[in-house]
Amino acid sequence: MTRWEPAPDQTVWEQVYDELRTRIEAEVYKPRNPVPSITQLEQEFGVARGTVRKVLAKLARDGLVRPISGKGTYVVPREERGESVDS
Amino acid sequence: MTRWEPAPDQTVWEQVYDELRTRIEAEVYKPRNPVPSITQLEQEFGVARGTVRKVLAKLARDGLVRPISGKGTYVVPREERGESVDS
DNA sequence: TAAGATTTGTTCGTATGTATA
DNA sequence: ATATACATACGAACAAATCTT
Repeated sequence: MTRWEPAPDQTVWEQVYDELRTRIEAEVYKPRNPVPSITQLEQEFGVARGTVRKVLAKLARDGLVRPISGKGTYVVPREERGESVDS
Repeated sequence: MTRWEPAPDQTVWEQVYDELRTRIEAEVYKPRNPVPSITQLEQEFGVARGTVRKVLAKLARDGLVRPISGKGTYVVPREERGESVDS
């Protein structure tokens, strides 16, 4: 996730998105449990808050997670996922 | 942005940090006593909670204060300060 | 025992500024 | 000009520890 590496064919936020999506689908982050906080994800991936939020916003639009203000961002169980809008 | 604006020399949190550090070193806030609460510092300086916390976190890393959950943030006496890491 | 107040700790939500490609 | 990405800074709510009533 370092910016000084040779031109990646994916942006930083896309790479983080793919990784989190993979973890959710593999249930590394389990249904009804929170994913790590924005601050923790910032530190783990070494990216800025805005970048993490962009990723979480897309995961939320995809119906994979649901953010709850002041509490955390929770993994939505498969059964409860609406039709993905695939934006 | 149509015009160029000069960047401030110091950020808000740096200014508050300098002021609190000065007060501790001048013993306006005395050793083993608590500094004002986060809420009081917010109001005095007119800044947000997150900004105050950023300042207190750095003062703690510097070994000047020690936060105690549910109680307050206490000034560490000089004799008890470890070597400052000077981050 | 219970309830409330105060305080530190943590989290999401939002906006702005700066720099770069 | 637009999108990406960083840092700063605001607000709001939730949570847990401590103390008092």
